[in-house]
Amino acid sequence: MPEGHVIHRIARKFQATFRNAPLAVSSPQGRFHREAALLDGAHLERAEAFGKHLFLVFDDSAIVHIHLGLIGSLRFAPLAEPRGQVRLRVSNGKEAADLRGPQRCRLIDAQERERVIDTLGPDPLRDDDPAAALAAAGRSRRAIGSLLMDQSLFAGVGSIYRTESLFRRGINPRQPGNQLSVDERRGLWDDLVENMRRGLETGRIDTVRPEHTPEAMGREPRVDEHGGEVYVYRRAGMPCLVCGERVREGAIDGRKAFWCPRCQPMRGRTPR
DNA sequence: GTAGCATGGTAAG
DNA sequence: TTACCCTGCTACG
Repeated sequence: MPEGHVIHRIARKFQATFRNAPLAVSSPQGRFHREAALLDGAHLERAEAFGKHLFLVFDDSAIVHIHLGLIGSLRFAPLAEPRGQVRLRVSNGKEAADLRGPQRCRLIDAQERERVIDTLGPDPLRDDDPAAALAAAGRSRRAIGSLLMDQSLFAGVGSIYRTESLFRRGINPRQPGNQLSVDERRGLWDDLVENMRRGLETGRIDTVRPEHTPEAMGREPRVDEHGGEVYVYRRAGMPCLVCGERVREGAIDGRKAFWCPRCQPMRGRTPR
């Protein structure tokens, strides 16, 4: 259940644990058996994340392309009998990485890797230039909450970071992209970079500024189920941490969106 | 114990 | 728009 920062952390962990050592590669569940057999005993050249896509590069003609989707998981643990449906296991004999329930796990070559990357917009965790994507968002009549989740525009952004950056910048998720100023669009990008970089280092999604933390506001400390402290994500009906207004919930592209109507009012302003 | 939902994306309808 | 992937957690009984 990952946003981009989790995939980047997994890539780091793969490199730190498995790089340049002969690896046992298998598919206990069987659905990746043929491909795993080809890779068994190979060395991992590198692991890399682009948005929510993970590439395990053994060589130019042997790259494992993984996308966890909503329910997939990839966990590291001391080597032991696999439990449940493990699609892919990579092990150095002591530690194992187990992949379960991925949306995608396939063997590809360098050309296909390029094709996948070409479908993705700039990744806030990769020092990419966001200019073209921000300009495209500024021409679109689609809701900004929808644009931020479009991986061809902003790779790696998920529902929580989308929701929280919009709150922090005071922008309503339903505001059309072409009604946002250059500064507002740039500000959203900068905020995604700030939040996601923090998530990459800590492994948690924390978006609440120091002045709004429970401690600063004289409330009980709280840790959400996703492991951090946020302003509005999954807080529908609860008071806004800044103004006390009731947090609202609605659907954008079939996904839940959350916002504070006072801190993020809809408004009619012309671009530029 | 078990129903329901979720940090996502694809493909069928 | 809906079904699915088929994990992992929480809420509920």
